[in-house]
Amino acid sequence: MGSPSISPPSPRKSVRQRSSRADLFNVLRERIARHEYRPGAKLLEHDLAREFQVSRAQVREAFGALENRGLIQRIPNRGAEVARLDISQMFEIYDVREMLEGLCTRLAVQNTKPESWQSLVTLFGKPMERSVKSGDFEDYIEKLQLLRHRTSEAANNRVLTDMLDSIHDKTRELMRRIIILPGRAADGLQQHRAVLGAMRKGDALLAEKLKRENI
Amino acid sequence: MGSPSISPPSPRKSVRQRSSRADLFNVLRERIARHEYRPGAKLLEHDLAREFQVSRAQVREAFGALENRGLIQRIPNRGAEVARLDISQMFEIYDVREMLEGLCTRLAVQNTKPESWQSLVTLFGKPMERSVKSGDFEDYIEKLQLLRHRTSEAANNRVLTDMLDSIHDKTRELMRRIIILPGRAADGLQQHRAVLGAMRKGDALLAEKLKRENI
DNA sequence: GTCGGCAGAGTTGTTGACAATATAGTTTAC
DNA sequence: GTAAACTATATTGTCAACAACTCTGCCGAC
Repeated sequence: MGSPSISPPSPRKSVRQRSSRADLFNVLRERIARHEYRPGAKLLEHDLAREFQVSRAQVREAFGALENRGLIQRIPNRGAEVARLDISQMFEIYDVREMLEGLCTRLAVQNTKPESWQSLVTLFGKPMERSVKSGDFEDYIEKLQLLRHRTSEAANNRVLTDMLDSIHDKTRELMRRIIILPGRAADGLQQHRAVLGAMRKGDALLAEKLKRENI
Repeated sequence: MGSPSISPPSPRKSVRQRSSRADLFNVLRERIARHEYRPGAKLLEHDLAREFQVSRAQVREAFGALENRGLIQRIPNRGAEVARLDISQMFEIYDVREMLEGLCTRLAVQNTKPESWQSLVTLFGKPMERSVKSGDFEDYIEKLQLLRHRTSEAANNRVLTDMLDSIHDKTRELMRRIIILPGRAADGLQQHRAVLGAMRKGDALLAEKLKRENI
């Protein structure tokens, strides 16, 4: 297996001893989402159990949840590997995502007062433009996350939020790479501003439409 | 569901020892979806393990998958119970479902030749009207399933299909009860016909719009 | 009579050992 | 020299016993 180092530099104290079941799942989810584990990399139950100081059964349970989310693929008697992101599946995801993000935005607007989006409008103003122009993508991405989170919260729809989170895990790294492409972040910012403008005006349908076009 | 006897009358010989992991999950899923286990009912690991002649570990694994799908709720040290369907969550689901079913219909039309829907148009014609008028809801529901299945297949989007299946499990019994209400099936049939008409004409956007209104 | 606690039964959570299967490396037959 | 067969190792799958926890019913103190 050519994968350089599956286990991070210091496997020892990555998580004290208080790593509950849910934590294990979330750590693995995070590592997969940010491609700390590369697509196709094998995940060994024994190694992970030792790293997190838990029993194999618990690793197994986490694997079940990860498989359910489509983050890993398990083959009987052959183990688990990080799901390879297949291009055609990416297109599939984007069709769904377009719809759900649009819905999320519309619901968010319908559930809140327009004024509540002012802070985000401001945040996406001048300072953000500087970030984009100077190539500070970390800042840009971080603020995008905030927008996402706020919208999701305002939409107040658990089912929707779960689905979007699940999709987000699979596309995070891809999005990151797209944002870095020249001009892409600037375009994106314009679009997000347009969406936020509609939200600020309380125009739910317009916001939904613009959001869909954004994706 | 045409599937040959998901829950066999005799729990004893659930296929020698070869009642695989996935089977156990599917049987439980089916029982929960059709309210054979009522919402709020407790599921005991030991009992299920004995019924299916598997070890508790396997029941546990199935529980994990069911929990991920939102079909059961697990409280640490207190066991698992069938998820109670909370009214507000139902509304949440319907918002999402409206979008996804619409998308599914649109994709199905875009991916196929209009002629391929003729058989369903015919199926939803006269004979179906008789079923509805005579109160043969089983027949009506069965054909609705077929439409659903064919559409989902034609849409050719795995992610979308998984999400819709997951939603379907939670709403099946509710839908069934709504269909039985007087006049509801007849209205529904008209709407499904309208959608199918648009599909038959190859008008993807119209089909999507009508499908959304249907839900 | 009511509250608090205590014991017993029942259920879930966890663990480690063992079995079954796949992989890699080595030998052997031709 | 190549390919098939065999052995050794590593990994996953399964299980049953044990530990921890929750709930119920009972008893006694006030």
